Amino acid sequence: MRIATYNINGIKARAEALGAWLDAATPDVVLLQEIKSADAAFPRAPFEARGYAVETHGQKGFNGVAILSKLPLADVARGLPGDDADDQARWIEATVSGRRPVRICSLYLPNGNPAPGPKYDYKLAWMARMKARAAAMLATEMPTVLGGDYNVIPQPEDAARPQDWREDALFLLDSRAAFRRILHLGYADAFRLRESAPGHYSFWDYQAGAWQRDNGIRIDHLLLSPQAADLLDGAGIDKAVRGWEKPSDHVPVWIDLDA
DNA sequence: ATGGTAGCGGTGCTA
Repeated sequence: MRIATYNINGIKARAEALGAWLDAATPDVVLLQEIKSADAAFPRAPFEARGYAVETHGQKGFNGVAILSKLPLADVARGLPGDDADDQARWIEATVSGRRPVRICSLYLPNGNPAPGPKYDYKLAWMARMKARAAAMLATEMPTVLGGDYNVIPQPEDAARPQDWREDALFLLDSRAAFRRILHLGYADAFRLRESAPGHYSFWDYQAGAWQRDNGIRIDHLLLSPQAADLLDGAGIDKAVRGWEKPSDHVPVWIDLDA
């Protein structure tokens, strides 16, 4: 089972490019972020025509997450528990039925800039809520994959120019510590199980020629429960997609699971 | 220190 996470930065602007990537990469499951669309406005037809089930948790204009799957989806749940007043669409879960069931989640973690400030407070509070939900999912002992745009640069090796990010919410120590607290529950960063070298990125800003200079950061992650890590057959980043016409500023990150 | 680009939606916000 191939599972990818991809911050698409607007599904209406990217539907054609996403279809081309699906045809080339043939993932079984795609975890999308920043669809920037309400559920009713999501262009489902090109994906359903390719055999994907489509489950969305959208919002008009901003945020929004979705799951595409060629395998059956069940027990879909929308929203991160822990704050009834939070109306931002950043979390969707489902169970995918491969040769064995896998619980999957598409998450769009808050950016948090400018920091300090209310947006950074929201980011850290959201990460504390995510830790609670991640712990509850671990307790089920089902193979679990938490994939998405984490808006966290875990280590200096995950940025081409780490000094430029020292004051940024993506790299502040409190953000990185909150990310590590989730790992310490028992999750593993799938990409780092397979690749220890620096210089692998998943995002290049549209501005200042970041792509041309390879000035990137690695912020899109697939976290695996122990039961999922035991099934890991491979992981990678589809960097070439950033060079396509009208690309997202993120590229797909993928894993292969023996499931 | 600033401004550089993109998507959504129809203005300014978010990133």
